[in-house]
Formats: sequence, structure tokens, C-alpha cells
Amino acid sequence: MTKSIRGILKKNKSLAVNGSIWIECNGERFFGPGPVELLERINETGSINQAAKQMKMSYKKAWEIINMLNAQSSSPLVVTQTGGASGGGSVISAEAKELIAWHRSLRNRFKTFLEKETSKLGL
Amino acid sequence: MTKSIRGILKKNKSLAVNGSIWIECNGERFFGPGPVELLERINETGSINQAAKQMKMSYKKAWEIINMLNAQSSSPLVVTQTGGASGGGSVISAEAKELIAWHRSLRNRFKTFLEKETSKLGL
DNA sequence: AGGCGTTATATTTTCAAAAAAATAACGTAG
DNA sequence: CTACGTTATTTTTTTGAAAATATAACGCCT
Repeated sequence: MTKSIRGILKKNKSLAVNGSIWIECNGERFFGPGPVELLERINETGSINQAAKQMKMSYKKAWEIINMLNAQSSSPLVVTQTGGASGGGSVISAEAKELIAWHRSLRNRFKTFLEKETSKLGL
Repeated sequence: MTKSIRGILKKNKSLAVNGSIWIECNGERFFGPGPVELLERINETGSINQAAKQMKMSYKKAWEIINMLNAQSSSPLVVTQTGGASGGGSVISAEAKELIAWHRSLRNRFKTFLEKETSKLGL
């Protein structure tokens, strides 16, 4: 009976516990790292189009994420305007900013959890 | 400023924090729920073939997982025999059983983490 | 020698998700 | 009324992963 998992693996292999975390709404994944980054970039650029380009994501996919987020929320997280002075644009709501902040703190707690578990693996 | 995330979503939508967790070796995913179940079923059936069938996984995929596991480990986690009385078969090592037990306890700790975070979401 | 059930591996086929492209609508400004 | 840049949506194409299929080797047993 070995004392740690470490000894099972070949020498000089690095070892870590890692994972992924998200918020589910009605059992379906609804708010994870991707949507967070998308909202942040929309907030910075004022445009779904530019945000998607920055993330090298198709406009369509970005729009689908936004549509899903808005569908689950009691008030839209992203409010869009088509046409107008600069062709249109998009803005994120105060609720969206709250969600972002909340998710950030969740991820921090998860990070320390992972670090703790990694340290338990043995040196 | 709302007190909880709950109020942002539409009424009567369930809300939960969920996630996935695994052990990485040299930065690549190496031991998660799939491999655990596969090892367990090999242990029960004595056959990669039957284990894969039970999991509705192709033999090839099962074999790739096993190959990867063995490649990272200092001694094979699954030891196989081709040919012989019943055509051959496979057995998992004591180290494999340790890994399974360790992963089980890790998942338990992760589960309580998720439950705690879910309860923080507000009712 | 031939059959059996398994491991081991290469090749082909299928299929669904992702990407790309095309189209339309919108509203302001010139 | 035309041009522009955006949102919104449909359709087509591409691609890559999964599944299926095929083949071979292995070693015991009859």
C-alpha cells in the first residue's frame, strides 16, 4: 500500500488535480468560462461582432450563447440595438455584471480547492 | 444590487453549481470518471472486450484509454493476456485499485464542495 | 490442424458539430 | 434613397471525432 498516488506514475511526470465548473439552469449548462469572457468583451467593445472576433468565435455561436442567456433570465443580460448611427451595438446589463463578479469569486474558491487537492497527491 | 444570483433568473428555474474533475499527468487529462468505470468493469469481467460492451464504448476507445494509462504508469495498471484457455483476458493491478479508491474519495470531496456552492446561490 | 475468444491495430465509413457563406433587416446620417 | 456597420437567421460546406469494419496474432483445447 503506497502512501501517495505519486509513486504509481513514472518519474518526472507532473501531476495535478484539475477541473471545470459552471452554473446550471434547469439541468443544462448555462454559465461557464466561455459566456463570461463573451460578456466581458461585449462590455468592452459594445459589439457582439467584435467580441466574437476577438475570441475567434463565429458570430453565430456568440449570438446563440447570448440568446440562451437572455432566454433564462428574467431581464435580458445583453441588450442589443440593430441599425442606428454606428450600425447598432450591444450592452450588458447590471445583472450580467453581477453574474460575472459572482462567477469570478466562485472560480477563485474552486482554484484553491484544486490546489489543495493537488498538494494531497504527494510531492 | 441583488443579494443572490437567484433573482436574476426566471421564476421556477432550478439552479445549481456543477462541474467535472480529473487528474492530469504532464498537463493532459489522464484519470477521470470514464477510465475509473472502465477499470472497475475490467476488474469485474476480466475482459476489456466485455467491459467496453457494458459501457457501450468501442473496443478501440477502451484500448486507447488503457494504453494511455499504462504509458504514464511505472507499472501497468491493466495487464493483458492474448490467447490461452478462454482466448485471453485482462486484470487490473493493485495500483489501479488504489487509483480508483483515491479518485472516489476525491469525487466525494468535490461533491460536497459543489453542494456548498449550490446552497450559496440562494433558494 | 482448426476453432474459439480474446487482444491489438489499421482502414474505412458515418455522422454531427463547427465553420463559412449568404441573405435580410434595421436605423441613422449624409 | 443610398451607404454603412451592426444584429438576426438560414443555408451550405467543411472538418474532425466517433463508430463500424476488417485483419492479424496469440495460445489453449479438442
